[in-house]
Amino acid sequence: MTAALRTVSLEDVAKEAGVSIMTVSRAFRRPEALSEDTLSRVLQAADALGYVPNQIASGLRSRRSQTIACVIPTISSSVYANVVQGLSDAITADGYSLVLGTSNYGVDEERRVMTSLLGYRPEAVVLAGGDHRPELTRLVTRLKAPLVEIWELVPKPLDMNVGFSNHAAGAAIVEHLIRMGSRRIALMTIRAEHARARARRIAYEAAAARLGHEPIVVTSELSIEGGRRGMAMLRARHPDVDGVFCVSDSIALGAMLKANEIGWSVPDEIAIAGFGDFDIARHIPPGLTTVRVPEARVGQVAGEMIMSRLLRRPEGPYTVDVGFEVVARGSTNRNPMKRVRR
Amino acid sequence: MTAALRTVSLEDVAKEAGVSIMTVSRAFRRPEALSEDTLSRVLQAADALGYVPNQIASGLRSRRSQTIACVIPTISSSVYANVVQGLSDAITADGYSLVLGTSNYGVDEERRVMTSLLGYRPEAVVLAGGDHRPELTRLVTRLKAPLVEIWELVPKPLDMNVGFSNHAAGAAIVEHLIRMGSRRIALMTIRAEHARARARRIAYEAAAARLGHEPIVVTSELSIEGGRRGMAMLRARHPDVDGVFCVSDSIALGAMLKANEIGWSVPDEIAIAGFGDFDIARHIPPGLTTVRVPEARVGQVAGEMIMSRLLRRPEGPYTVDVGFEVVARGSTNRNPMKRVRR
DNA sequence: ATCTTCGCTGTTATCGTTAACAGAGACGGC
DNA sequence: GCCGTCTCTGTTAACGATAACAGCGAAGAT
Repeated sequence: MTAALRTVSLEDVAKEAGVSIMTVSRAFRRPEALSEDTLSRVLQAADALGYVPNQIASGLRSRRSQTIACVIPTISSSVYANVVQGLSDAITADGYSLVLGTSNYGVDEERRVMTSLLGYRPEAVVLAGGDHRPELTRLVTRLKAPLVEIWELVPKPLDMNVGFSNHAAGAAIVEHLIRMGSRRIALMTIRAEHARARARRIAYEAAAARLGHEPIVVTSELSIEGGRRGMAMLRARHPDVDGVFCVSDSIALGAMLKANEIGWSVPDEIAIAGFGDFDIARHIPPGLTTVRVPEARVGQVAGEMIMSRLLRRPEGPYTVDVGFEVVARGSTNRNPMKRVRR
Repeated sequence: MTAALRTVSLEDVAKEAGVSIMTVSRAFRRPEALSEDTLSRVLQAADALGYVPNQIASGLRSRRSQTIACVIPTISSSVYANVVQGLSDAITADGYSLVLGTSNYGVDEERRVMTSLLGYRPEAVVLAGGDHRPELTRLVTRLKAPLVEIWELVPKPLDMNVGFSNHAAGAAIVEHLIRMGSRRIALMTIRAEHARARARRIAYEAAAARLGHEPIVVTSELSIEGGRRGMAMLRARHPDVDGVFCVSDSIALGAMLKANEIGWSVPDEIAIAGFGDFDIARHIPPGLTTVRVPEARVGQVAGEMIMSRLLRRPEGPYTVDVGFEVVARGSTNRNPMKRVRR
């Protein structure tokens, strides 16, 4: 067991500078309250000793941990990685730090991890989505701290909410498929559907009903390989479809590659749409039509709303819809007159 | 300014259970030291009140923050996202949490951010790479806390080091190109070269010398679009090359797509190799030859080494080479006899 | 000349927890 | 019956910072 070593404290700096510890404390927190002479002497002493203010002691006494707790499903997904990046950038300027946990898409794990993070007495809490264990809901609402649910717009936010409507996005992309000429559209989704995928499915089902056909749903895994398999299944079971909405770009990419292999012509025989606008989507011929969500902006707005509540005006918007954009590319471009968007 | 509210403390639980606060503290930290009866009474009271141990107070008194500070260049890169995921997974089991910061590839920003994180008195520190500001080096070494430099193997680690050799990986992939028949090989790299890309370039230059030609270097941006541009430049300036090593899969993908567009046949006229083994690399026809690094494992091993030093046996290995793997696929498969690896 | 105000610095108590030690019974050995 | 040992619980004093207030000159007001 490594011995826990003492680091430089206010007292050490105070001795070095020949002042009281309170004066040193003020040198960092309210420098304008000190005389120029004292201030420079203190800062010089602090610098010489390599003093770094102890946030733990400060947090205990002042009840301000300068910390924000965030639990997301996973970091290994560019979606959440970008959200976290935006969040982190938005709060560091004000001296706040991010304490991060991952739930691996499980509500029990989310509760466990966030409960443990609450031990650090974060001044604000960020959770993904709107589906949480009631025990966790009780715990975080009782904190009376700013709380943001991110990524999807939820029906009844606990406090603040930043994201976009998966239902609207699903409806928009299926609408796009229809407008481009598809009349029999399938949905390719994932086995264990979470709230996000479910909302997209519901929008799809409504559209299928309007087209006058039963929903055609293929389930697979969330990967390129999953998309390939899904496409093979679709070809075998429903060769009559002329459009497919994949709930993720990974799946759509796999579907597109598989279609190419088996000679199912995209977009002439089958149009393909994805979700996420991954980097590759615009580059893979003939270009993948998809939905783009401003990921980093979700985190950034969440961070700004939190900091606004913590430091500035007490009130602001509680729900922000960051929107989405249907990016039309070649994979749905049935009309040879229209140019492919790059 | 939000009022900082009091949360449930040991004292509240102690009153509720009719014991001293020390007994409550022990119920969480050394439950075996209490009688069964007392323990259950305390736990029940804690549960009823929704008590979450205050890590800040605990950390202050015990000098153990249960926190590990980590600064990486960016989270918006699957590489670091995976490393962080592995690290996070490895430490949460022991009750530790990750405090995360990003440097955006700048050593000054790295120093600034890590210094701020040191305020939380982390029990261990994780930094990316081996290039740090001397002020930061002084600060973190003086902590006497476990310190891990991750991702690349560095010549003189400050303490522990987990990663792989970019030089060896670069040499291996160029060697593979040569073995597959390339005789005039170009390097496609990025403008602002960091230590990683530089090590790969040096390996490349040695190989070019062995082949008996001057280094042929094209610089571009780290993106698919950058790869496309790079490939166009290469075609214009060096149409005689028959192989290209791209320092990233993004670039290699762009290069491959561009080659396809301009009718430069891959792999027959030009072999292409990338770096990173992104998901798409195996799926894009004819399959992209690349280097696979066990990203999550880097984080996991770093986490295990730290926990080992903090909680268990005092000593273990100081440097771990997680290695890499050249994944041979169609983009370098000049020999029609050999099957493409999927 | 005295009072008030202001700018600057110091003193005291406290945040919630744990390290260290102290004490009260129970229990068994001799 | 005395003493040591063991099990369980409680008391006291920190950890390093800050909130709140106190003090003390100097300058300005009356």
